[in-house]
Amino acid sequence: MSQTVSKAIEDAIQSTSNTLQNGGYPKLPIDRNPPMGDFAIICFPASKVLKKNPNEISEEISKKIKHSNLISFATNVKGYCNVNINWNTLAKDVIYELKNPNYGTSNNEPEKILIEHTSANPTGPFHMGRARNPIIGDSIARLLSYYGHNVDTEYYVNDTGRQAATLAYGLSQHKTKGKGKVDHRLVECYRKASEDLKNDQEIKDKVYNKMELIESGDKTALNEVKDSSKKMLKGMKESLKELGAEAENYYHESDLIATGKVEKIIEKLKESKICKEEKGAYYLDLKEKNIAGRNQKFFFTRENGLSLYTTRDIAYHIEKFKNYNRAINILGEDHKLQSRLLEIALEELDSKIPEPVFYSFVNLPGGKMSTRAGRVVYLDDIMKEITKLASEKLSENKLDKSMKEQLARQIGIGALRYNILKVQAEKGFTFNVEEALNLQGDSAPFSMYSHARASAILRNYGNKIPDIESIQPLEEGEIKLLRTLSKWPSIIEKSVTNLSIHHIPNYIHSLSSDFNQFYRDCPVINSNNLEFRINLVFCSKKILNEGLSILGIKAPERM
RNA sequence: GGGCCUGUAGCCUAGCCUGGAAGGGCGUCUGGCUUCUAACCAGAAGAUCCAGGGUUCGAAUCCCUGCAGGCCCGCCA
Repeated sequence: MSQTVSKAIEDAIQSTSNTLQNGGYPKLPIDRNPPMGDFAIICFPASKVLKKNPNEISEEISKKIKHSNLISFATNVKGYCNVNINWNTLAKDVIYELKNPNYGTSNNEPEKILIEHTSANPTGPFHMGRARNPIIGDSIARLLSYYGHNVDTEYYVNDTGRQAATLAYGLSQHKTKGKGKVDHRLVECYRKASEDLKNDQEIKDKVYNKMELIESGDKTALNEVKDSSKKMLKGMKESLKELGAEAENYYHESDLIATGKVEKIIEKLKESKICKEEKGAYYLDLKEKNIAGRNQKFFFTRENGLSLYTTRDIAYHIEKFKNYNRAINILGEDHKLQSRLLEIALEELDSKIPEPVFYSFVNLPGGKMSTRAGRVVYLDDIMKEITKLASEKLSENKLDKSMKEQLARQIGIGALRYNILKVQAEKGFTFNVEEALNLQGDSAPFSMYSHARASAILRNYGNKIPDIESIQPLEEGEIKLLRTLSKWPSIIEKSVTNLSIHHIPNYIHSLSSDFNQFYRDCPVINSNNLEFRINLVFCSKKILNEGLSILGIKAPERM
């Protein structure tokens, strides 16, 4: 909440409760986020004591609360006394606060934070099931960085293990055809290799031998898997770039082995009190750790002494905390147990632990996305389709051609990101192409359009935004917009604290909606309240722009 | 067998942490562009908040018991 407004509300609450106390009323609960007005006095608990029904009490109270510098008016609605603070006396100070570039950001010491996101196995192009990860990860990174933290983003490349060895084998044995995007071409080699493995024991042995070489640190083998993964990754990176969600850094799992970091971790884990051994394989005994399920042994080496995926992940996190004081991981819900095991291991090593953000899988109307069943929707195809749709909508527009192309991409990609970000991450959703392609209502273009409208007003106005000298009595539409604008910092705060991004699209939508109502009811140019209104437009545009940019969506000047 | 997540109008969803008046959007119906951009706005219809119990003046929200769906419980990644 804006500090000016929050102080005004607390003062008003204090003032009314004094009034009520003097009038012999008991202390009543306050709702600071009421459906109408700025705060509400809940009259129900007084009913028994005063032997009156809540509605009567609220009616009395509403009449007792007089207009003042603090309070504008109070009304009774079904036992709730809704109090409206005096926005006229506040408006100038609120606008001043809103215009501050630091509005919505933190005063606290910035933290060094690493956000690991995407980290999809480099075995083929992104499908929509995975798309939630980069979009959420990238936006949380933008959010924390907006708030004032020092944020870096990283993609952990799983380029060792069975699938990496399979891919390397596939690339060495099978030719690619056509000129398509590289990941879409190479995935055929991977598919064929997987088939080979299934059908031919000799090939399977060969690949498994390669795997052992990789894990034991053989430089040639490590280079081979790293190279083939990089080839696949090249195509995948293009998709992320188009999405506007590419991580800044790529950390290769193979490097953890090559540099001997994994080995070191294995030695350290063996010193743990809960470490046990079975036929040469080492594990942490989880009996005392409250881990649900059948298996209470967390193996971190094989019988041959070599590392497992999780072992390398432990080493990776030890590396992370050398440079960062917080590590945030964006993970699919299937990694929940995995993530818990990682925490236990890190605690055994006296390390900090990462903060996971989980999201549910994206399904298709027909069921789960499956490469094998051929039920896949590729991210690339969706991006193309939604951009095309945006482009069609722009066809009657008067803007010049290159401008339109750029806009179509901004709108298309923005709409896609928004569609995914507006839903709480842990809620599973079925990806509905129709719904995602709908560019009306609660969608990115709605807010982008409000932003363009605000820009148009400022363009027409043409002058520098003035300081407010005088102000006319505010209309409902102005108050509503100002009230919403004043809530921005608390939305940011909530989002940052819970690492939940969906509050931002939610807020941006109501801000846009309030702006559109203001736009209808309150003409700016030629208004006798021009000074204030042009400031209000300026602030709306500013917050819309900042909100959209947290979501990774461009805010256009025209559309 | 066990654990975690989710369940809100025909469909999608916010609110759940911190109990107080069920918000949006899509779709449907009605109306609005000589007035700062109609990708907009106004209005209408549409909700046993999964079910049952408990706590409370008051429960979508907290507690218990179920039900349904998702995910997980490998010396795979």
